[in-house]
Amino acid sequence: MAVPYNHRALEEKWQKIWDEEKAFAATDDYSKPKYYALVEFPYPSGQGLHVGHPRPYTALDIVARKRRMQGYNVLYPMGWDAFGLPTENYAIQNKIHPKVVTENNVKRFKGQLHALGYSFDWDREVNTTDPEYYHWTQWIFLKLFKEGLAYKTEMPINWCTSCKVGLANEEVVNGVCERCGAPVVRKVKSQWMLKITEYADKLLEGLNDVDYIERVKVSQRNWIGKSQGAEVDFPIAGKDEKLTVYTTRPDTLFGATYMVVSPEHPILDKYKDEIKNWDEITAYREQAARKSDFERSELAKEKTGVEIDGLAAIDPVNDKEIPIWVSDYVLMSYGTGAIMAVPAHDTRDWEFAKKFNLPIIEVVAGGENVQEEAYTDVATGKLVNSGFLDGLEVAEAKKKIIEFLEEKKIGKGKTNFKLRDWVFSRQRYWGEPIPIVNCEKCGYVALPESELPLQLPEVDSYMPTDNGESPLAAMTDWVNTTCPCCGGPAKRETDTMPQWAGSSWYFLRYTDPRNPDALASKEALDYWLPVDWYNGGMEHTTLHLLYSRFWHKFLYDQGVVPTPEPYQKRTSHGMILGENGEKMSKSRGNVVNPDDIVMDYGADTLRTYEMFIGAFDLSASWSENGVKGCRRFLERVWKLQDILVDGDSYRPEFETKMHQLIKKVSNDYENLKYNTAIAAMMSILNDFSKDGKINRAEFETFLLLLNPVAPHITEEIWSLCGYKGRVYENTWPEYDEAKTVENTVEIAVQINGKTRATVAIPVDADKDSAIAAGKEALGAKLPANIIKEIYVPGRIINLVAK
RNA sequence: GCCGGCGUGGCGGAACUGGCAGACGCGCAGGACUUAAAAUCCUGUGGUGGCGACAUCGUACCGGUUCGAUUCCGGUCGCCGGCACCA
Repeated sequence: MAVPYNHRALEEKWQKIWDEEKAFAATDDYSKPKYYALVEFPYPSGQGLHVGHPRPYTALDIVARKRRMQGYNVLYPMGWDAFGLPTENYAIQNKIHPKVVTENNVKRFKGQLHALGYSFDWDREVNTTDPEYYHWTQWIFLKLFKEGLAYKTEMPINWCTSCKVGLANEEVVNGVCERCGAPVVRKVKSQWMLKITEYADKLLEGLNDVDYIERVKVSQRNWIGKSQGAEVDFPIAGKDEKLTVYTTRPDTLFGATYMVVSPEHPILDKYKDEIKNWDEITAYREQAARKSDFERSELAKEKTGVEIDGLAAIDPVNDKEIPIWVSDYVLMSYGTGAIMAVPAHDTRDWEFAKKFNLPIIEVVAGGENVQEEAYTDVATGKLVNSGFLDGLEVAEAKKKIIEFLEEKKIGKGKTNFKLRDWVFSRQRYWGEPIPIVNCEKCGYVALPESELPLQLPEVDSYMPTDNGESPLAAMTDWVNTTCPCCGGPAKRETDTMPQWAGSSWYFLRYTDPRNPDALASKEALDYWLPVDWYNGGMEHTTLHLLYSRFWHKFLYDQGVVPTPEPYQKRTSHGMILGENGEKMSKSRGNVVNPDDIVMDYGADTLRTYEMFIGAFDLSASWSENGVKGCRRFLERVWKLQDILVDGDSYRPEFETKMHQLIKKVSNDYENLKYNTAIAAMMSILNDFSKDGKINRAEFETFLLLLNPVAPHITEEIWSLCGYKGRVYENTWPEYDEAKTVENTVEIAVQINGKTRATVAIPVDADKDSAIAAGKEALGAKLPANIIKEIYVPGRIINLVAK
């Protein structure tokens, strides 16, 4: 009898051995084929590891371990995305330096990850808060600055009232702060911006060349929001002035019955003297400005607006005079901040027109009465009431009107994006200092590279300030410096970078993590890039994933990195919910601590369970009974030792099954189907148990296949049973395709599509013999009037009878 | 509203390219072992009818294509995720 399965002792034992043997270090032997597997590095929060973390980590650990056994030089690294607000807030509350808080949290996280037996190459650990690391974050920023892609501008930003910090558009969700949920208001501030919009097209087109799961591509495309249309100039009646609008439907120009400008539109101030109802307009503008984003979306149902009394526009295609309105349903930040309204074919314009009694003119035929309802299904259709466009199909009309506009020089075809530039400043302490000084004479000047890293100074208080200044601003002897350009007095930038900075390029640093002279050597980058498989959360699709693609594409254009895209393949895991199907949280009392599971059941059980829990990309509810089931499975694997018999090849009755198993497990591991891979191993385990025997050849293969999921127990059994070396040093089992097919198959015999019998026939039986066998199997059920006989080899026999 | 995804036993979930629906696990029921319980092992487990080999219904709902549909097509309902006054 085998000794009992003592998970605690053996897991610690093997973790120590792997460390000592440097079992999972990526080598610098660039002649071997490489495989770069990456999971998003965690933010080391004070709560410690969540049971959600092991799901993606285990999934790619499986891939990494398998690839190593297949002879690849595998890079599977881990690090810490350690700048950020929660650490800073904790530091403030507990009067501990954020650096110390970070050190403690990292230590705890690392211990927890280590206890799960991941095959990370810990020698390549990186930490974004390490000056040796953020040296290069700052270096990339300077490159962006020198190329004109980082600029400072006065603009209304999203200001979180609780965190007291500016946020990027991507960080505002439904008008509230993504992180804390507090309302976000507009605040005009001078901000560092990154011109991600310059890369909008490249970011969009790059998606065609990568293997990302579809929903990630769709989200990024939506976020970038490319649309094709035209800009059209509408002359202002009686003035030498025009109002330019952007429209995706220039073909509906004849249906424009009024125009709308956003409350912030400059034309209002320019003609304030001629606007007769200026007081009313001013009141409306103030009211709009006071609304937070949240309120604006709350109040979005009902349209509001004011007609400008004193200005009117001329529709350039038919010279009709139409009124101009002000309304906050038109955004200054998109297009030109002004629109032509075609109420017949746009729901928003229609609502507005109805409310304010404006005319509605149908220009695309096919709808019901446009006075009753907007007809918006106009991707196709024939133009009406549209002068020279009448009778044309929409697509033709579009082409023709753009030609017309360009010829008359009153408009032009134009592409627009929803993507906005990236607000890059944060008014906080715990982030990378922005390596820029502001000189009275020279303006914003980059620090010379020799002065990098620009280290975070020690401050007395990390408290955020209500006036929107960074805590660093109070550090006058740090702030006051000299200009690198003219030597005159200058002030350092006191805003810091957002958390997304360090994570935008960390995968590059892993390839050569201790390089003091560059973010990584050219050789290392050439060899390791791109990342072959990157898994991370859906919530990062329009944040981290988009930002890091942007930086990478920039670095590619600068000749720093060898590939236009950073990640070849991107997948996403589903969330792990509490036992009650709700999101885990302290307030719901449904939080499961991974440490407890490792202690009570073992790391191998936790790993197996999280892989078995369900489809990898869907959310799944935790189940303690499910954990027990996986533990039971491993116990039964352990007990296979008791029924082990000699044999250096598979027994005939197991040969087909073994080859099928290797094929299934190998494929499933590559296709995120860990649950069915494990199910297949459970299934064959049942067969071995029933048979009362497993031979050494079969057990060897079984252990190799199970190893990536449950590495500790398989190493232990391997060594107890006297197999050679370590599992991790062994070669991944191969299968013979020919041997995965059985000689005889049991197939269904159907009459009119309903199964009436089954019959075992040779897999390569010809039609006549198969049908004959099927008829025999039916016996007395054989119908009299067979009009058609169908035989699909290896699948089915179907007899069609009258 | 728009864009994605999904809907299968008591539960988590399987099902290749259209070919025996419910693999595997959980739970439950019965049995073995035990003084007893836990653990472990064995058997059963979609509904209905029948002692029974069997019949019949069944993959959200309605319809279609097909010898054959969980799978493909059209429509309806419901759920989840993302975006949202983007002209």
